[in-house]
Amino acid sequence: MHSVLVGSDSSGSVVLVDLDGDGVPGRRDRVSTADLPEAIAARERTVRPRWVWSDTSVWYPQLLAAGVRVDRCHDLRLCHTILSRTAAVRHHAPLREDPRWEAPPASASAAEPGDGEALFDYTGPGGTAREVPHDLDSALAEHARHLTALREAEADDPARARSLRLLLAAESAGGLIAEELRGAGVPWDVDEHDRILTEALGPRPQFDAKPARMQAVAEEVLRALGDPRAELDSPVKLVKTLRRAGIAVSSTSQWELQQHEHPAIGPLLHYKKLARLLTANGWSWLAAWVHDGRYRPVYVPGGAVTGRWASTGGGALQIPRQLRPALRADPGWKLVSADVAQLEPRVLAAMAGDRAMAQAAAGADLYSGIVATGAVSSRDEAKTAVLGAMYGGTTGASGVLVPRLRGAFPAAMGLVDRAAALGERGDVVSTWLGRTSPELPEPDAEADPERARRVSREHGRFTRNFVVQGTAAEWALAWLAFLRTRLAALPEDVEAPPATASGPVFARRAHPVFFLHDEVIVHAPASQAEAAAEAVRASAVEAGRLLFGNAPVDFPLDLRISERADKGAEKESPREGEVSV
DNA sequence: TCGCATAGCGCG
DNA sequence: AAAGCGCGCTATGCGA
Repeated sequence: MHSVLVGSDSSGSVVLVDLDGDGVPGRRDRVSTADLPEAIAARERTVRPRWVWSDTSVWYPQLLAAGVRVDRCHDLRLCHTILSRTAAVRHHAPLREDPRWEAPPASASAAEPGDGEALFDYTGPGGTAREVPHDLDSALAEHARHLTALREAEADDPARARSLRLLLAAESAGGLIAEELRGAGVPWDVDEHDRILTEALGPRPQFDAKPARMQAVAEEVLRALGDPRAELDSPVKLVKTLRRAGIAVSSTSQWELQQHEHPAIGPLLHYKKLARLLTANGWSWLAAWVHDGRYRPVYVPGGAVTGRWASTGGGALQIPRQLRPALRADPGWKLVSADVAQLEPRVLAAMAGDRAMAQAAAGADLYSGIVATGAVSSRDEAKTAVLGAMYGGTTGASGVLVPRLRGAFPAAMGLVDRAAALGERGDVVSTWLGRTSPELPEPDAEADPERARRVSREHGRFTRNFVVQGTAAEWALAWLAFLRTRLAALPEDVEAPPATASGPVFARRAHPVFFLHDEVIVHAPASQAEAAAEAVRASAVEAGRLLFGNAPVDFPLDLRISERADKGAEKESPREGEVSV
């Protein structure tokens, strides 16, 4: 595998270094920053190397803006995070010798005010690294450490090392995809968003006034409480107000409010919904995050310890279903939306090689399949039981239902129970491909045995979930990486009106625009929507094979091609307190 | 006036 | 006031 390492030099130029199969540096090419995109494009057209660089979120945006897509990379920052913790590597000390590689992604700090303009300035005030180093020598040294770690893993356990390499490749692909998603942006219909807001809240008010309809609901609450001065926006004051009105609450959460019968409760819950919509995704959100018809959140690949992505700025992980209709394809384009049905329990069945659970997962709905085994008597029970199994539920309905799952699916339950037991006694656990959980901070002295027990149980629930959530994240990453490759292989559409707002790389071709744990949305020229949908399906199959070989577990998709991604409309609304997986 | 913790709720 | 995991964001309240 041919690699080319990219790093800056002291004069502000960029150096490309060819690396041979063993990572030994060879020919060097020095180019100016301005010439970098063409230098990379040239090699991308010929040898298609794996690009080794400090941080994809620093190097890739300028390439995308110049119309250059790269096929693959090794992101030193992302891979460092994995390697410096994975149990597949015995000696972590060398990887920790340069602490600058522990710095957060540049894109995350760039979202903060007062950031430096200099592309390669990685030292913040006080000398603390706020970005990983981007210079050639640091990158060469770090890459050498990665190769050493991988060779060690290889010597210890070749199969495990192979998984680890897959993980590093997938994680790095995630880095590329995150920037591509940001570069293309989610096609966003501002007028539709405004319609939704206006219908719910009333017309956009001048200045900071409360929207009219929201104001009307607020007044309804005040009347029902018989308290014209009640403050609805402060939980602390609201609790006191409610108590004065004879509603005995200790918080203002929806869950607790719903337990009470009072004419103010209905309008108050309504008010809280409206207030949430206004503050989280109202007109100011629109002004801040949607420009030129594109919503561009900042994704943080590997931002959660489990390997799931996080986001910073823009709230990509929490776009309310209510606003999904605002997600709309450009004219002449379509959206291909797909999500995996019950990804996590399917992943668990595959990891554990649990034949009975795989059998239950054979249909489109795993929960119905579990009912069919006779372990539980309804789909709701199946869901509660499965969630309890993966999250560590011990009380209430889970407390009754989870043990029944233990009888029906001993292998799957054994896997999560073992993960929990390891976590409780302070050991680390690893995902299928080798991402390893962080150490338990400190098992506490005898100072507070009560607290020590609680902390260790909490950690057990965390590690129980870590192996499943983390492996599901790996599946999703593989899905996305295959999809990215398949879409790039589709011919450009020269007939459809170009999606110029998506940038030069994607204006004429299908590209992913949204990713959320187990869900992906592709923006495709109408003529290629079917081909894109097929790519989404095929990639899911490929991801399953890559991780689990021929394990008899499939990953069925809910997929649709449309102009608007308003799938929330036809799905049943989730029940209270329910988490769908 | 600022930074930080908390409450609450959106998403999976 | 969720039970039972993982996130981000806003407004509020409090202390410095």
